[in-house]
Amino acid sequence: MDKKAIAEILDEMGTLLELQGANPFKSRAFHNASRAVEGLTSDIAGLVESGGIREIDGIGEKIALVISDLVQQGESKDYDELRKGIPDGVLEMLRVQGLGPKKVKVLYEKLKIKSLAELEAAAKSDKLSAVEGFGEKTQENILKGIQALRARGEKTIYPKAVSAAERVFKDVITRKEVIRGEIAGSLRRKKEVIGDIDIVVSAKESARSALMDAFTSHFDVETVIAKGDTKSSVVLKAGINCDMRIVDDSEYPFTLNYFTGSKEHNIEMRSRAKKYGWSLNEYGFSELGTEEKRGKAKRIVRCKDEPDIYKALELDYIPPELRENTGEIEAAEEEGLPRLVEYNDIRGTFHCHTKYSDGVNTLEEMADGARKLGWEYLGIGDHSKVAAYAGGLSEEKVKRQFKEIDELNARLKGFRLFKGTECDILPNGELDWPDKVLSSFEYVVVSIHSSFKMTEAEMTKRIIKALKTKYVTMLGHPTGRLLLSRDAYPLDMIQVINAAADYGKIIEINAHPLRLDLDWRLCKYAAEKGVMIAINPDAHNIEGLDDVRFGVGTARKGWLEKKDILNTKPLSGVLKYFNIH
DNA sequence: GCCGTTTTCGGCCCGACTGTTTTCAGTCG
Repeated sequence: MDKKAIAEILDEMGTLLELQGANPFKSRAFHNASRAVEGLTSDIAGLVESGGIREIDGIGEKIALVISDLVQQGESKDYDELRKGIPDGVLEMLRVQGLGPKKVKVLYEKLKIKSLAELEAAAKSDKLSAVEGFGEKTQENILKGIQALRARGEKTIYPKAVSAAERVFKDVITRKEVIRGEIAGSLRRKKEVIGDIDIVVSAKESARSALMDAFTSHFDVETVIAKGDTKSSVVLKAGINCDMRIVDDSEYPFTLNYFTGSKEHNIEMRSRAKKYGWSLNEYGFSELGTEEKRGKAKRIVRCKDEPDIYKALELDYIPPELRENTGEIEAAEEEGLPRLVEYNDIRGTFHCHTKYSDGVNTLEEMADGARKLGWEYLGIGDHSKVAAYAGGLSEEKVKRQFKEIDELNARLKGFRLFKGTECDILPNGELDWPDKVLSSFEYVVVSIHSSFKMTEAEMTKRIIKALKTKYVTMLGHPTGRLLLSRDAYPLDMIQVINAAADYGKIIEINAHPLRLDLDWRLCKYAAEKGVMIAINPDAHNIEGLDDVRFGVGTARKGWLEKKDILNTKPLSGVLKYFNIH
């Protein structure tokens, strides 16, 4: 059993414990262990073998046993015991907004409801409101929640959430009542997928209700879930939940920090505050024991902005992208945080398409687009001949493209186009171009566009075989369009990164909004292995070039520094890297 | 169930909003 499956089981065990009304700290221990396993970059079977699994933070004696059973036998008695008698549908009911473990437990035990469908039927026939603790309103909300669940699906990809958030935020922040404001939450942390949108603003107390009215009656709001003086919650027409908090300006840095998260980062920050004899909440630091009543709490340590909060806890400022409680607090303590890659560090990108294959713009238009962004170079990577569906080039067309690139390079001062290709990896792991053609390119991206149904082991083998090949420079979109089901494929990225390290190859992160392939933990692992990363937009038009910014968000979270990223090198550096003189 | 700069026992982050209640539990973030 692999680590992903194990992490899922541990998480489910935590949830099952909640449903049984177990000690909440016990269930949290399982959720924590699940996260710890998910973040592992070394082989979990090896860790079980060596006993190193016990060294992982959050994994103690009991959970280590569960993990080793899962690894070695593929099953765990403890898990089976917990699962006994709890149908899948009961777990599914927890996904309904407003239904938690306590209520689901009651529904299951008192009414024998064990699926979403049964829940819906019971609510429609007015069977719920009679149960103690339930009422008319709860019943209505459950029906709404089921509908919303169906309509919304689970999560939203970053670019879609950004545009939805910015539309609402723009209209809030420009109001005269607002002193400061920001989009917080996972959007500020630039997560690849977004749960919901959090907006935090500061304003005078007298202006709050007008602001809240403006927010909840915004054109983009579909329904209002909750509306209060300081906090409101709505569902946007885009199908995303959006919360807004209004606080005093003196509280703002704390509220922004709190609602930026992550939850795990916050818990760590609060524990740390306790060691100083302070309590930390979303309004400020207070002396422990005086925090019961807001307003009454004895405020200590004033902070004018977020960096002040970190300073108070003797930490370097931690950028939002790193706030996951996966080592950033320790690093901040030791002045060991990486200097993060910024959008402005990018000097060019690779793997861009033109009209020669399935791109929209000409070579010259793409070059102009890149120059307008202030870049020094652009790598062209049109498709190879087998990719007929995407206008794969013939050898003659490659020669014509080379000629045009030479002419443009002669004309464009201080800018260079690189002659590249996106060469298909065939199902057997061989490449679509013969060596003679491959050797004529300045760099070669290899990627998969066919036979997506292979197993993880087969796909991994196929890609590693291609990576071994002499003329290959970098691996293109490692897991396909991860967030579109159509042509995503499974891959053991740890093995792929190891292979890239062995053969000195580059791995690209696709900055295309639909292709945020490389999880930040994997980025970190790659950096530790010395594998160079390229942030590529896989652009098919001029506008697509700018999508590189999404990849920067991913790279920033990966402990990747400028030196680990090919695109941050100036032209001379890239020429040298590619052995071009 | 996990963990330890005061601890091997006794903590484990904290507050807003809702609905069902007559003072609070459940849920969410």
